[in-house]
Amino acid sequence: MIRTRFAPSPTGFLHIGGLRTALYAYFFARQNGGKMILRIEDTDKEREVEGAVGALIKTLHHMGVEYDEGLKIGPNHLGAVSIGDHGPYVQSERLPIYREQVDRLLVEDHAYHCFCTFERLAEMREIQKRSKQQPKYDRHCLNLSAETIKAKLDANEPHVVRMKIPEGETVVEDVVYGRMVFPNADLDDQVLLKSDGYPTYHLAVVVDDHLMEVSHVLRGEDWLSSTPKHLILYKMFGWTPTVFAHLPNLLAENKKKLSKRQNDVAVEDFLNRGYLPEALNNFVATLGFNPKSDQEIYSMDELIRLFDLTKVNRGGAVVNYEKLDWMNARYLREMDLDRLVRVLAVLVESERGSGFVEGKTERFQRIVSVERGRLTRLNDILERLPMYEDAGDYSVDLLVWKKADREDAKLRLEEVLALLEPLEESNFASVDQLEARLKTHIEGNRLSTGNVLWPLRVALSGQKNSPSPFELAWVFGKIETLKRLKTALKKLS
RNA sequence: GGCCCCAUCGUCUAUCGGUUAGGACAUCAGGUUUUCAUCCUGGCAAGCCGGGUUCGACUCCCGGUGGGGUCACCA
Repeated sequence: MIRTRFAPSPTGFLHIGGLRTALYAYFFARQNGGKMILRIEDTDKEREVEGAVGALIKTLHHMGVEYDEGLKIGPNHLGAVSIGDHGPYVQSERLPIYREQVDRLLVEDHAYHCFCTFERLAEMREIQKRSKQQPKYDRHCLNLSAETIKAKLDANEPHVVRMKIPEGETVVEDVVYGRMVFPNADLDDQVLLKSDGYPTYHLAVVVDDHLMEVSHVLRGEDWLSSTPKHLILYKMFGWTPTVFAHLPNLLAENKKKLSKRQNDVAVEDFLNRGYLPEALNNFVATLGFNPKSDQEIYSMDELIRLFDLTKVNRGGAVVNYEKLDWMNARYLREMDLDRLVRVLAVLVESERGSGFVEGKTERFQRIVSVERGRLTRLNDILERLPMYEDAGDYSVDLLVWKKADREDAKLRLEEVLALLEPLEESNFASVDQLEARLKTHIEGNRLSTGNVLWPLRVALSGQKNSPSPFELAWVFGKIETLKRLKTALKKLS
């Protein structure tokens, strides 16, 4: 049974690289009929962020990452519920489990108590650095006598538990990076249990992945160099290690890994700025992975089908935000109109109040249908809306086409007004019909399109750039179209 | 600095020894168009360097250079 997991620490937002890891774990589990687990790695009390877990599962849900076990959004979108029988899925709730496993290691002489103070450790590293040595624990507490240890423990002296790295070398077989050999001598006696009783990542990840029966670990390249420690722990415990697949980092333009301080990395921020989950997924999934084809647009289903861990590239990938924009615009243009209308209605109502949508659903739908082609992000709609409320106080000069003059603009608009005025409201029910009528008018009177359409479009929009006059008249309907035309004519006279 | 990883257009990538080195974003030039956007056509643009192996290397091996990751009681 294939079992993958996504194990973020709750820092308050989902990193875009984390999203990619989650996506890959999801694709891999799904295509193999396996299960995916969400585990919360909250063993660092100092970095605890209020409400972060709730936000995280909400974001994952929103992105369509459907895991099978772990914390999920509760009924009626309230709270969180734990699904699955390998829990608890939050590390801070598993403290007794880690304690128990560490005791085993202690008894079997694979780990030892360390009573060194932070000061001593800092000093030690300072000296090592100065003498060009590797900063590494000097095993000061490795050979304390049983009596000494008992006495210190009884006296409640602060202490940690360290793993006792054996001699030899450790071989890592990684699905994406291949075979790597690490000399154990380069490994530090890693702290497993902190003085506050919490495990470090290294202990927790091994214990949990084993107990949760995880078969494949997909995680960031950052972890590559600590994988030997994890393998050694598996060996100490007598457990079969998981398969490891490390993923290359996502890079900023300066080729360094994306940092939250200097780059746009929070999935929540992308969502807030109007990127579609499916566009973001498509973009992020194809950074560092390519199904060996020229295709650029992939649905989630295609990705599940085509994803292949062995085709993940090994080099870090620079995030190209311009391509994200292109992709998002394309998804916007091609997505189901009704769904787009619903999504935009929610956005507009929350940003501008209900006045723009409520009671005007038909009109709002028409606006969306004529504007969608020029949106890059959902939020772009907000800037385009005012024009539909009011043409604004545009300059008369704008009404005059570059190849015409003011007098001509006036004449052409008067003709159009005469053409439209006798029409029924029903004649405004289709863009094509309006276009056909106006084109017939232009051709029939041997006019030039620009002379007629430019002033007409500006009269309707008040803008230098906008959708075509046919589309605008369709959105406005007869009454408002005529009203805007008359306003323009007043300006011209 | 030690250890580890990586190396094709500016960016993401394809090409599992024989290709005019392909596609996408960006960019430039045309075209369509009342405007913007879209769309269409075309252009510019790449195998880090040096050795091998081979009839033949972007592709395999070694070295160099460059870049990155990691070296905490953080994940």
